[in-house]
Amino acid sequence: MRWTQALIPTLKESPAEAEILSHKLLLRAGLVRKLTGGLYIFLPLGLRTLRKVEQIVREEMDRAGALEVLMPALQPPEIWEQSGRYETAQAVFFKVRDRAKKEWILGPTHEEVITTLVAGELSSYRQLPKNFYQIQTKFRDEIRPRFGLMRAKEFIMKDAYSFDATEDGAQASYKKMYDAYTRIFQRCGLKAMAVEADTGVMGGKFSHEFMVPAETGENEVVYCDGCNYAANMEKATSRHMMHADTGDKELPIEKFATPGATTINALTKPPYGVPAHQQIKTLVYVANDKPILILLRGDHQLNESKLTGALGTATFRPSTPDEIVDLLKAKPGSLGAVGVKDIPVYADEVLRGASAMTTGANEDGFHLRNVALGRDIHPAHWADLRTTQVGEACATCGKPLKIQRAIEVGHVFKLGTKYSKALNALFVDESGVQNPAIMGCYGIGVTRTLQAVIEQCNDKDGIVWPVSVAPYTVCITPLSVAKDGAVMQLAEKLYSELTALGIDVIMDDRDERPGMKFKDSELVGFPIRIGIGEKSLAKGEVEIKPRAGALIPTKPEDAVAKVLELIKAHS
RNA sequence: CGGGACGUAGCGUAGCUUGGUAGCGCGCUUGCUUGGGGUGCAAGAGGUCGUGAGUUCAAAUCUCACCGUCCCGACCA
Repeated sequence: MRWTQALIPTLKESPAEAEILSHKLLLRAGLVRKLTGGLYIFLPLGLRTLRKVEQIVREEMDRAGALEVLMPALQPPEIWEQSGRYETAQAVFFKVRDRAKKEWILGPTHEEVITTLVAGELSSYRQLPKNFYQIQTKFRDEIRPRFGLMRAKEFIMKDAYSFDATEDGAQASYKKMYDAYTRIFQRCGLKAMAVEADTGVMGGKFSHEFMVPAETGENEVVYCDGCNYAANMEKATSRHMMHADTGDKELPIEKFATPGATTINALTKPPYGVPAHQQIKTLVYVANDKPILILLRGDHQLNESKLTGALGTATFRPSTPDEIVDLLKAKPGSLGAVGVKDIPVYADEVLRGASAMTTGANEDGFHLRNVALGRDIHPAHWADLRTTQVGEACATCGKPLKIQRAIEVGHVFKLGTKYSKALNALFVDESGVQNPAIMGCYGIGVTRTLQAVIEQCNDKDGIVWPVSVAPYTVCITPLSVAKDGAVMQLAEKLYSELTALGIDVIMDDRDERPGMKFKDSELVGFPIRIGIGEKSLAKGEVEIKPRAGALIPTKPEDAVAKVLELIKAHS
């Protein structure tokens, strides 16, 4: 490709709409342009990179034995009703109507479609296992699209679905995908980590997310350097340790006045001086239209994902102050569970056996001290409900946990039989009995992965593409473009030789000043630049410059070999 | 959905408080210049100031509504 024939609209300044670095670079390097919020146009250079990411994904899925298919983006609502997800997934649907006013759904995901296919096509254990995948556009009515391609209304996803006859088989299918994902992100030049994840609305048994550490990520990962423990914040746990100086268990409850002190923090200060970990935080929620109390240690935070698990429903919300006053006869800030009857109490595991605790008295301006769990409060349910904090002890090895923000680029789920049962994906086993297939599903955000690469691979001058996904591997930069000049003739020679070897080469044949060409090639981030100018040519050299390395003066006749060597070293 | 900020040429922005000729930089066009790190000079083109209504002799500027963009939040009493 010649630069003068391409469309590479680089920008000196970032558009104001871009907040995070990778988004700015996407725009500045001329890879994408925004059509409107959450919708992006891939320009030629951006599309080349996207195709390379897709190709890596495709090769690794094929290697893992998955079969590529292509399903329609438009889906009938009936199959969603059949799977039971029509209501719960409602919020993310984009819906369209045909001329007969019938409703259709622009697919946010494809479990229903693939399971319908399998229900019709597979009937014997002899045909299993099977794993189908596609690389296709998904539509989700996101609450808040943001950060360019990171969270968009329309995005490209690789989704795969495995069907197995046995638990062991399903486990093996899961493992294959896990390994394939590890290879995929590695090949894209990403440092990704697999973490235990919450299964959320997908249902299913367990799952791992593939996370790319980045401060701009929307997720938080809890991990341990001591062992291999790593989990999404939504799921992460820590050792259930009560604070050591929990106090005398025998002291009787004592009510004391705390005028104006309505926060945990206020009670830690004089004249009260109650450390936050000696306090019980009492939250009032409404779950399935019924009130519940949630107890946490004062210095802990509720984790709603865990609450979803403990309650078995995601239908809950914090109570309003009015509801709380009606229920407990006190305002938030003086709430407690002592003496409360008829309201289910959910307590965090950390509070088990705690004594000498301080909590609200359910009377404005008063608290209780010397409260003991098990004596004064009898929770109906114990569960891990708190948000893990940095420095807490790893549940596995006891070392202090660390927290890192990250971008979720992939997710593997072990689904079980939820969809195969609902949509009749049954098969006959060896003994002639019909069983639902055991499923797994596996997603990679392809467009998000692309942006994650930029987020991770850049420097002050622009993108630093890994060879594997760079839009062009080599940028030839002649510093003067006179057709009959020695510089351009050598540039043309190298261009045709490298192109003939199957290398993606772009030649910056613009009649621009050297500084501008250098800046542009660095902004776009081509892995290798070959600079050819009269000065270097006079010394019998061309200048090979790896994007991330030092300049290598090279004899023109050795240039092709040197480039091949560099590509090999970086692949 | 709630809160906040913003909307002026392709991009970045000034002007708005205190109403009165729409300005600058980048980019673009032309000419000269320069030619190894976003050259310099000169001349140009490019604007329904997001949309609509209102106030006013007069609105980019004040008021209201709508649309759009971006950020934060949608829990921690």
